[in-house]
Amino acid sequence: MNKKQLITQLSGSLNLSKADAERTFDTITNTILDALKGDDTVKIAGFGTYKVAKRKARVGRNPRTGEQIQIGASQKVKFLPAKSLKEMFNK
Amino acid sequence: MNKKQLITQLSGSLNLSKADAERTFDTITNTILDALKGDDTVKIAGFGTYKVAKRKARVGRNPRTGEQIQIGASQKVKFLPAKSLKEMFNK
DNA sequence: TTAGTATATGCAAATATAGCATACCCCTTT
DNA sequence: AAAGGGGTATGCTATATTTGCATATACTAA
Repeated sequence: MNKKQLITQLSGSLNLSKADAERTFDTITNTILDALKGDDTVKIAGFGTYKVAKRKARVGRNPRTGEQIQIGASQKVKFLPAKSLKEMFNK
Repeated sequence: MNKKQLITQLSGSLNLSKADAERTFDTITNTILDALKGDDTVKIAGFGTYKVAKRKARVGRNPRTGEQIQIGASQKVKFLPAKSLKEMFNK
């Protein structure tokens, strides 16, 4: 399912125009991203937790040449599914 | 930030009552979960991809006792942040 | 059309995971 | 509003799994 299909489905469920459904959806993702940018963890009960994980610098490798490369520290967004999700998918 | 705070903020941004904001939000998460339950991958451009990862059975270990344990196959929801997110958090 | 994402490659190092107790935070229910 | 119950973080060891580097291609989406 891609974003367009998701928006179409939400448009029906929420009784909104597709444009409004998309605006609504974007507002939500942006709100979450803004919180994360402020280094805040976003916990959503029954769904999961979004957090910014700091990754240490390390040694990588160019798969083409095999040559070693130093990789700097970085950050990435992590999503930890809630317990209820885990159960939902393991029945 | 927890769900209540998120809903409060969305209520303002979307000009909805808190009840409606929550209903809207829940509809979205449920739509995503339903797709995932149907073994569908949910791709959201500019945000990320949710997918169900199948994990094979394997031998684990009880960290308390050190004892070996057989672990059954399981599934978990994974979120892969989009490229733009990665850039957003590494400037 | 252009933008975005998946794939594929080798390999070192980071991270996840398993069970479980404790502490704590959240959340729902009186 | 207060409280009880549920969810989550932490810490423990050893192994399994993932990550992410460069880059081009294939494919899908906006």
